[in-house]
Order: sequence, then structure tokens, then C-alpha cells
Amino acid sequence: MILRVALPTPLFKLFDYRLPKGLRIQPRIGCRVRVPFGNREMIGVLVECAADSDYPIDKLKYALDVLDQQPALDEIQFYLAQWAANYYFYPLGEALNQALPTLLRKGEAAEFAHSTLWRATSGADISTLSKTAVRQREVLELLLRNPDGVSTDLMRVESLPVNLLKTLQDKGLAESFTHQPTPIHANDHETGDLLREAPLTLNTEQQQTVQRIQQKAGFNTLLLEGVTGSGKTEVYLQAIQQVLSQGKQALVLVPEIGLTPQTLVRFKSRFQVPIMALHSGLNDRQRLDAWLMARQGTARILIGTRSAIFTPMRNPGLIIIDEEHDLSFKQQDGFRYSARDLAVLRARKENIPLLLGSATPSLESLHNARTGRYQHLTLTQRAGNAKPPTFELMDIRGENLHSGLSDSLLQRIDKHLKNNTQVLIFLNRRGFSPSLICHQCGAVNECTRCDARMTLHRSPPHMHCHHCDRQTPIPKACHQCGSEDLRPSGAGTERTEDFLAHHFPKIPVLRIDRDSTSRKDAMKHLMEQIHTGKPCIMVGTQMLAKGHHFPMVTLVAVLDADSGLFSADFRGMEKTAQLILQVAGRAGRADHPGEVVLQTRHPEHPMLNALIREGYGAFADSELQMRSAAHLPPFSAHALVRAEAAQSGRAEAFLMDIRQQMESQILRTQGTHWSGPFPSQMEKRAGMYRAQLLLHSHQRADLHRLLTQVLGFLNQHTGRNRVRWSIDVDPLDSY
DNA sequence: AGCACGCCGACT
DNA sequence: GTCGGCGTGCTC
Repeated sequence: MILRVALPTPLFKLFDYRLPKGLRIQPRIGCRVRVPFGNREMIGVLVECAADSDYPIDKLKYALDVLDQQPALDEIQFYLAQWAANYYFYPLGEALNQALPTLLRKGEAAEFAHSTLWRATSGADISTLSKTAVRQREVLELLLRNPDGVSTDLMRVESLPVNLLKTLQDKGLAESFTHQPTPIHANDHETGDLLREAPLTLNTEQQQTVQRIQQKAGFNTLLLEGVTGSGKTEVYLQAIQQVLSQGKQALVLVPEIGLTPQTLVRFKSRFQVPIMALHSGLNDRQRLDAWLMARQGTARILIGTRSAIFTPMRNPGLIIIDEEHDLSFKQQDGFRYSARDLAVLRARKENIPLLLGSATPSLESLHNARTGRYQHLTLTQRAGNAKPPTFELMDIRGENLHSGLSDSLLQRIDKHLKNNTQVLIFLNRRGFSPSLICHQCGAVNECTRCDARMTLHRSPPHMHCHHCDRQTPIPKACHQCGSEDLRPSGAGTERTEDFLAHHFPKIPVLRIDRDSTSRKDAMKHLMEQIHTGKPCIMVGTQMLAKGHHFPMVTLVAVLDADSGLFSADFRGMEKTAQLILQVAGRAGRADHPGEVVLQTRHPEHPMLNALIREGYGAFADSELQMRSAAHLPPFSAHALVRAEAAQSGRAEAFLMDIRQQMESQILRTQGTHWSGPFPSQMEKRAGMYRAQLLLHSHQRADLHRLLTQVLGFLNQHTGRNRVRWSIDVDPLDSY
């Protein structure tokens, strides 16, 4: 018998091995296998037990070990990864690998940590210790206080030397034992046991929505479109409650920056069941433990980002994707899968409902709802008496801007501050200024590795490329003419913060962007200050737009509503509209009516007007019509062949070869088209020159067939010309 | 992707 | 004389 193994290599094939020497029983599909590969060892996943091999039998190597008795990847995970590898044209071994927690990729046993804990021996008497052995007494007291065991971590927290445990052990006062968390099995079938606090009372609309979610058993995709403040989360919570009462688990996916402590608190204070958050702060061990808890069914609610879609569940009941339009659900490099789309697949396979929620659904999902593939549910009423904010397009043509702010806007800010409320300024640009220009010759300080300007930062002072992370000191003189008259041009959050702080000296100005919140707890402190409710001005990037609620904000200003209106990216409008509504959603809660001001140089722009006068639905309608007329997604399927090389022109030449090969060797194109190669949006990035070839079709199946052939061409060219290539199915980046 | 092998240029 | 640059080929 032959083991067919998928290995984490970029090679699009499987490798055959003989059974490990001495192994009698046939291993199960999905088990991890340790094998020799070239001159090293690798861990792969068993894909098939075959009768024979295409490879010369006598050249087959022996597998070294089967690492699992129970498959590390269950049937669902295996199916998901296999489907995704096929759909996204990614090597199966790498795809399966990414579905596993890191420790399992490294060959660790799929078991909980066996932690060593310490406790006092029975009858340990502290008086036997000498009065002068102060530290030993402290340790023993700690052990006596914690009869369930003390970890060495706790010792460190208490700043007690770990080796004193050994001393006490020698004196017969302490002993160590291995602790393994005992699986707690779910048996709370009554609602009473599940809840920590009573659910909120739903309005009629919410009630109907919850009912419709529960109505249909089995697989069903529901798109929940609910304006900000309409209580989507409460709907999620009550839908989850239902699932928990049937003894099942719920998986909740949130955008990358959406997994805030606030979200978690909301879940934890409602439910009295084990909730696991798979956030980026977990180490490998904690991640594996959470994964195991989910697999054995102990963890009842799982909250995580994109990769959590691969979490095993013993007893799945519901999948929720919050902010389903968020781009972070699609991985933007390597294995370019969309967790949202895989969720549909998973829900269908597990025969459970999938709930996609957003105030501003993606056009893809809206299209699916309109064509009947998804059920469309809407929440139009805001909870409490909250009124929707009023929108205003502020014409800034010919206006003198102060760090991005017009005089009329400054007056408006002043008015709101005088009413003792808070103001939020949105500017999607970090740093002090997006460019540093020589006033003598006009030369701009550019990144040497990217086709982009270096951003000037003031705190701390440095130049920073936001595309490749390159950082340099601030130049003293122009690199071209030597003039020392270098001036910042344009405003980022630092500069706007600076200006506002001078202009409103009595009002605190809080900057919220990646730079100001990178330090531990910095975000927490900022939020605490905001939640005191005292007047303040927040200046922030899109970080501000997600997840946080600011009940005292009555004015939201978008400094540049035009960015994205004329971008080369056909999704530019969609992204802009979503962002504007997300930011606007921060204003106008309860008894404070909100006002949203959009600074624009295009006050007549039809899209902006449709959006603010008729709402997202109307905007989406007209945008979908345009997409349909232009044969763009979601009315056609797109895929990109991306290529990059350190030498200019090589990536494009490589793709040109591929195109020529396509033209000469593909006889029947069956409704598929291609265009390019084109240089990418920013051709040079992080020292690599990038280009892409666009393939598209009305029929997904035709596109897939074409890609299969293209993959063949690409694989023939492997490693040639130092060009790296990749396929991106359903790309979302600008292209 | 790694890694080895192999063939040419510029150093202790 | 060697070290090391990267082009090429292979991984069951």
C-alpha cells in the first residue's frame, strides 16, 4: 500500500511513500505523516491510501511516522482546504497546512498542554520552616493558598524564585503534579443555564429577523443588512442563544481589527458558556488549546478572524460573519482565500445556517440576495429613539484649508464643542504629511524601494514608507539641489491633530491611528478618556470607523470624501461609500442627533448624492447597474495572474510569454477573455517590480478551466528568470 | 520554497 | 589557490 501525502511545498503535486516500517494498521485520511523529503524531513497530511504509484515503486521512500490516530484535520476541514486549494489554485499541501494550528504543523501532538503544577504536600506544616527562611515561607504560603496548584508562571508573577519549589520539595513540603484540563462536555440544554444576563427586548423588526433565522432548519445563507445602531449584535446574540440551547456551537468571524475587547465583553457578559477568542495575541500553545476545545465541543462560541473559518467544531450550529463586506476576510497574499466564501461552503456542507451581517453589504452579497441565493433581511430602525444622522456635502473648492480643515468646518466644530459634545474627524492618512517637497526645485522625497512618497512623521521624527515600512531620518537638504528649504505638503492625522490642538487650546485632541495605539493599552486609555463623555476632538484613520461606539459624538467630519471617487479601482466607489457610512455610524446616538459633514470638491457627484440622499440601497442599485453594464464583478468572474521580479520589465515579459502561450495553445477559449499584462497599480513595491494579467469570464466554470491550463504554463516556467508568480481568484485589491 | 551541485570571478 | 556569486534541477 502507498501513502499519498500533501506536503507544504509550492509544488502542485502529491508525494507517494511506503508505509512506515513496522506499521500494520492503515492510517486514516487527514492524519499527519512525517516523511523524508530530499535531504530533510517534513510533516504532511495523508490524502489517500493508494494501491500503487505512478512513481517507480523501488524509488519510493518509507514514511517515518504517522503522528495521529484521530485525523488532525476532520472531514469538513479537509474538504474545505481541498476545495479552496482547487478553487484558488494553491498547492494542496500548503492549503492543508494553513488549516492547522502552528504547533500541529511542527509535529506537536494534538493534545492539551500537560502543565506541571505545584502544591503543598498533605500535612505540610509551615512552622517546620525556620523563621529566617522568609522566601521559603512565602512560597509555601502561596502553595497553601492555592490548593489546585501553582504554576511556575504564577511564581514569576509573584516574583518568587522558581528553584525554591525544589527546596521545599526536598524538605517534603511541596510536590509537583501534571495537570491536564479535563474536557467539560456540553450538557446545558436549557436556556436558563446558558445566560448570565437577560437578553434585551427586541423591537418588532429584530424579532421578525430572529424568527426568520430560526425558521428554516439546515443550510441557509442570510444577509442581514442593518443600519448602524439597529441592533445587529443583539440579533446575533439571540440567534446564538437558540443554537446553544440545542447544545450546539457557534462560530463568529469578525474583521481583523473588529475583535475588540468590547465585542468579547458583550458576548461574555451575556452567555455563561465557554467562549474562545482566537485573536492575534494568543501564542501557539494557547491557539492549539482553543482549537482542541473547539474540536471536542467544550468551547461553545468561537470568535475569530479570517483563519478561524478552519476551526473544527464537534457540534456546529451556526456561522456568523460580522461586517461581511470587510476586505480582511480575503487573504491578500499567499493563500488568497475568502473566508466569507468558504463560510458559505462550510455551512452548506455542515447543513447549518450562515448569517452575513453588515450595515453596508458588499455588492457581491447584495447581488446574491437579489438573485435569491441568499435570504435578505433588513433592519431599518435604530434602537431607542436614535435618529439617523443628517449628511451635508461641504464644498471646499477654492477654500483655504488649514491642515485639511476648511474655515466652515472649523466653525462647525466650534459650535458642537460649545454644546459640550464630542467631535470626530476622519482622515485616512497616517503621519504628519504625506510628502516632503523641496521648495526650490520641487523634488519630492520618495522611497527608493517603492513608487511612492515617503510620509513625514513628527512623533518620533522620521520619514516612513507606508508601503514597504522603510524608515529614514528626515533629510536636512534636498537630494537634488541641496536646498534646505524642504516643506511638508498635505496633512495626515498628526498634522491635523497638531493644528486642532493649537486652534482649540482648551479642548483635548486625541489621535487614533496605528501609530498612536501601537503601544500596549494605549487604545484602552484613549477609549477611557473618550468615554468620560467630556468634550474632545478625535482625529483618526479607519481604525475609528470599526467597532467602537462613541455615544457623545455629535459631529463627524470626513476631510476628504473624494479619495476613491476617481480611483482606477472599479471598487473605489463601493469602498468609499462603505467607509463614509461606517464613519457616519459613529454619530447620532440616543438623545444626541448626529451631523455628518463631508468635505468635497465634487458636491454634485452623483454617487455621493445618491448615497447621502437615498441611502446605501439606492447607491448599491446604481452601482450594480454600472457593474452589470460594464461586465464587471459580480456579473463576471475575475482572476489575476500576478508576477513580480527584482529587475524591471521581467515580470511583464514573463506574463507576456504566458499570454502568448495562451494565444497559441488554447484553442477554444469558451467565453473567456484576457487583458494585459499591465504593470500593477504601484509598479515597484518593496524593491519588486510587479505586473499582472487579468483573466475574466461570465461563467466561473469556464474561467476555472482556463486557469487550469494557465497553471500548467506557469508551472513549466518554474523559477525561470527570477520571477515569482501567483494566481489570485476573485481579487479585491486595486488592479 | 529550500537545497545541492556546478561553473566562473576576486580575494586572503 | 579558495570563497561565494547565482543559474539549474530536484524533491515520492
